[in-house]
Amino acid sequence: MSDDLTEMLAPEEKPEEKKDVTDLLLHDILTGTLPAGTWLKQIDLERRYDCTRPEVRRALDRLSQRRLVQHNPNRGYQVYELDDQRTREISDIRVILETGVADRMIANVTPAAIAELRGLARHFDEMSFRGSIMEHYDANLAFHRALLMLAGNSELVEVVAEIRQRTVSAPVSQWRTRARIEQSAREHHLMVDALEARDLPELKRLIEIHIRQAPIKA
Amino acid sequence: MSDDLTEMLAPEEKPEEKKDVTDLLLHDILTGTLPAGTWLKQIDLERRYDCTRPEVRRALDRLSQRRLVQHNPNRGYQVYELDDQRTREISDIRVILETGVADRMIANVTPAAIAELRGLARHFDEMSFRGSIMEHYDANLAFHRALLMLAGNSELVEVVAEIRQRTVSAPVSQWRTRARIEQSAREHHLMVDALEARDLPELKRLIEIHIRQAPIKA
DNA sequence: GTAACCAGAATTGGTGCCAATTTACGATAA
DNA sequence: TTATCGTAAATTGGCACCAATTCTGGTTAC
Repeated sequence: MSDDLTEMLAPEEKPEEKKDVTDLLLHDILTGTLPAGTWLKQIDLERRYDCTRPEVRRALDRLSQRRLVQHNPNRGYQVYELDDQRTREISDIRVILETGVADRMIANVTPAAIAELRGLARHFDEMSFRGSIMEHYDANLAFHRALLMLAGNSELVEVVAEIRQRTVSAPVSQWRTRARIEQSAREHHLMVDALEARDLPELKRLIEIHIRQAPIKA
Repeated sequence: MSDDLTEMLAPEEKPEEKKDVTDLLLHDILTGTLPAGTWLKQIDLERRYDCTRPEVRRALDRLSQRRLVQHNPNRGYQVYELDDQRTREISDIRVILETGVADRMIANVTPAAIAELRGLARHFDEMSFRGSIMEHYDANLAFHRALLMLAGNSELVEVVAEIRQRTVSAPVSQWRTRARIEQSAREHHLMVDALEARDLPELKRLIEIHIRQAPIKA
């Protein structure tokens, strides 16, 4: 594995854009552009994202607080290497939270919400074929965010988004298999179906399957 | 409300101690020493905790990431003022999570764990009478941490600890009423009882009541 | 008397530099 | 030839200074 970050990906230069460095770095970690274990040298990040040293430091500190990168004092930062147990634990938390509010999602669902979710699910389908890995990832995020919003608890949406960011680095690589992507796309539509039919047990079952990335048994 | 932080509390000077500034500031916010809305001027914090400017800035940035302090660009940081809706939403999340793993807690419970929990519950009782507000707060934290540990999901323990920190500033002030404190202490013991009896519905009921700080109906 | 405006003070936030620690490399000795 | 030690390079992390923005108080105009 190469230690030099600059050669791994040259981000397209957009002079007018002024995004936060933390988000850029986060994205590159989540999409697997910076694989687990990579050393994040401050000098490299500075050049890579065309930003200053303090910005790099703040980004690294923030991501190490979220346990996405590991901080070795006086040695440096590296992308966190997550073990299977933590992955399973985080999935468990997500299952508990998201199935736990399934009843509220059904209670609050409206035809307009159904239409919006169908649109987002289709957008995910689209991105599966034609989009980049980032657009694909974002489309998935948008769908799940909209779905959770139905529970009427905006704090929950944030918490889940935060938790999800702790474990996607591994699954995102699994996404490279076309079969898994298409299965996810199907599951999205099935979840909307269950919502529309107000079928609580089925919705819960789908959510759990979807989070655990288990083979679907329809 | 005074704007000058230095006059609010003089922390005892311990020269040999070298704790993290973030923790110190966090503690002062959670215990209500720095009430909601207080402006956290960097120069004041620098003097208050006897640390450097970068340390203060890192602490403020970290706590603003956790949404414990609000960052107004070019204006400053202030202790977050949380509204009732957010408090309710956060409580909902905690109820879902902690009742969601109640079955696992019962499944994993051992006599040794029961003994440990009883000890921690008694320690909380003790601190209610003789401890400072901080010791009291820490005793409560220790009990709930040990309780959650039974679920066998260490990631969950961290997540709950994190989201708990988003809402305690208000309840901590409610703790000043002796009645509420004694009720909390009783609930701790009742939860251990339910655990020992392996009574799942009762345990769930107690957890929900305890989190929502509702009047107990035994 | 009140409102708008302008100057001075204070605070935030960014930039650059330097010390401390660690790593890598090469020389020396067994 | 190999292991060990020592020096040099590189990286991290802290510190001090300075620019930019905002707030405060007083003055002027209406």
